[in-house]
Amino acid sequence: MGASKTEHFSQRQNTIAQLAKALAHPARVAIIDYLLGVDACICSDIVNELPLAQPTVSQHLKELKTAGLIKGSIEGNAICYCINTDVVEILQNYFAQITQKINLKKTTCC
Amino acid sequence: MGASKTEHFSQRQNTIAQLAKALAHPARVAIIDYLLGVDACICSDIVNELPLAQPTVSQHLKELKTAGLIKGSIEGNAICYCINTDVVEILQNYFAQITQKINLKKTTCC
DNA sequence: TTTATATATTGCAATATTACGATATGCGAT
DNA sequence: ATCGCATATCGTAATATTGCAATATATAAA
Repeated sequence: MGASKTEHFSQRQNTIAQLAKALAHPARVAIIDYLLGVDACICSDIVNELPLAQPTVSQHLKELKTAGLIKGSIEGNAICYCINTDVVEILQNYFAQITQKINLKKTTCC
Repeated sequence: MGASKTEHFSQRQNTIAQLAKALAHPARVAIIDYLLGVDACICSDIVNELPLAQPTVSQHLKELKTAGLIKGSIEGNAICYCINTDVVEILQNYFAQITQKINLKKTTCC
């Protein structure tokens, strides 16, 4: 196979999985790191920052953009990428909820 | 290729990516959901809960376990799986940090 | 217009993931 | 010991991901 049976799961579960997948590669985590660290939302020195060839970086950026984690806008002949706050919030809420449920439970098992 | 160049990234970045990858499939998100919802850390009715064959579920459980997100302990002839609080916390902190950095910045761009 | 720079796309090879049938393993009950 | 249940592992097919060279595109600068 190789294809996930997404149709059998809830939309929420698929959304979380898709966002998680977008962060499931260290290069993409590194891109997010970089965008958080840069003051002005300066564009793709990202290519220079990462130990990967330009087409590979471009591909990773595309995946982050498709997932909605980052936005990109054309700025002259360069492109300005930056984090999409709203979508990051979805993930933050997800983990906050998990933690809350864990704390509510406290039935130590395993 | 197909293999990530993990050696070029920081340990932290690789850790986050690995944990994210563990959640990068709706079935695994569903497993976490289930474990959070069940009171007693009851074992693998998980197979009955999911629309996947038993070997497939077993494989997903293994991935969650390898990533450290869940723990499993033998309980008679069944196995008791439950969430590993400590590791979930890593992800929660990660997103909390991101959100904090975003809020500190507030230089609206894009 | 030519040239340089920034980014995206294409095509392909290597590898990883997903899914499951068949089969093994391990334990409790009979 | 034998049976049945719960899990795991193996083997394999279908598909997805990763990475990059080559190439295309698009804008800015000369």
